[in-house]
Amino acid sequence: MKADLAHLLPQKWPTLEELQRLSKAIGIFNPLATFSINELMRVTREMQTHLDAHFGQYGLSLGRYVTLAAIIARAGEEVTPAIIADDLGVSRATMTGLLDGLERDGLIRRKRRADDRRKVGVVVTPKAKSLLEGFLPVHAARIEEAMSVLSDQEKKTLVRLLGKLSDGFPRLADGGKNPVRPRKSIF
Amino acid sequence: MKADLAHLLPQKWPTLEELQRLSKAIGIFNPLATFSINELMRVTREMQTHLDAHFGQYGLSLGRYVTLAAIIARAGEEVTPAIIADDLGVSRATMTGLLDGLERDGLIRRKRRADDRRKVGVVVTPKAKSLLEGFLPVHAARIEEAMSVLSDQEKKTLVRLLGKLSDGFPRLADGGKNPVRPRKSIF
DNA sequence: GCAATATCATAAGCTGCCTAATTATATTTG
DNA sequence: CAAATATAATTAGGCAGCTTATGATATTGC
Repeated sequence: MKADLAHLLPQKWPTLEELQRLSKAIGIFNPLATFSINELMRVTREMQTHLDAHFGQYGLSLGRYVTLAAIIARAGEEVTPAIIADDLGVSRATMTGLLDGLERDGLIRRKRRADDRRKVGVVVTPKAKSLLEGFLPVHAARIEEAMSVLSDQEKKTLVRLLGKLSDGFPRLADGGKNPVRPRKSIF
Repeated sequence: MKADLAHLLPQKWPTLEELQRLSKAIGIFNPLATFSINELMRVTREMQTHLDAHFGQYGLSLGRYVTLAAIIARAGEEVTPAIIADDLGVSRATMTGLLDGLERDGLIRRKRRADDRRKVGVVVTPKAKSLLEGFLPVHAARIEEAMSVLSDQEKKTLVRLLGKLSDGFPRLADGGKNPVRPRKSIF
């Protein structure tokens, strides 16, 4: 870690070969580990962008979609903002904001609950249901299409490697003290 | 796609088995494909959270860090906001905002350029350089540690599968017309 | 050589994420 | 029973991304 930052930091996404050259020259990082994380981030962002394109056509976003989905998934129960926030792994404040937008667009309704007046009941409107009925089949098809470049065997390998990675987090440097709350299912 | 949305949409992150049951019952989506994308998103978000914890200790974020890194990587050149934005794959407006914050914190300086008065030259301050010199070795170590649950062979497999996925995007439904611009290298 | 066009940076305003503080209501407990 | 504590939702304020619009400056083309 001398004054050589300029040579250390690659522009744009470096290739594995570039990282290997860099590492050989300076030797403070693991090129394959670094490249793997880069790729993980890069490809996931591509996937997000791909899914967002379709969400956008329905006035949705990943956050809005999973909010609606979480409410519907608990059909029959009394659903509150706190429950949805916990299902999705976002803060309650974030959920308030998402519900504000969905209510404005007529996709959900809120009603103070009589049994406990601190709570708010949240329900989806028929408008939201018909919106999702149009959206979902295409969403499912796009997911399948995007993953179709991998064989089922390859998909399983991917899932297994990601699972190992995930299992490793709790025993890392900070001992899993910082909250890792990633819970936004795409379906 | 009948009225069965409630049974279709799982709460929280479904397991592969739950998705398979769901799919068998309704049959509009591919459970393994769906689960793979879920895992990709979930684990990537965990990784982000893990890296953010360390960024935060230095008053950094992924965006701020890669902005500084991109400027330093072009040491000797005349760096403008537009160049950094393109290196990082973010909009120019976003870069203006990031530079505003970095300038406020004394990590960069901006100066209108004489040769083309539309352009602004951006340089990092000594303060930023010493900040990075403290940050980088630990950053590198954390990356290596987070990936150490996978063998080198497994890392290579992961990279290969992610690459296949990425290569598949251009030929998808929208023909790659929607801009996919994921370019935020962690190193 | 000047009018049209392009480029650069920024501003304005949206989303979705966060934490901390606030308000209202329930619950617990001395 | 009243006071302290806990819980639910929201507000306020910040960050980092986006798109669209604007103003200043360069470049191009007639």
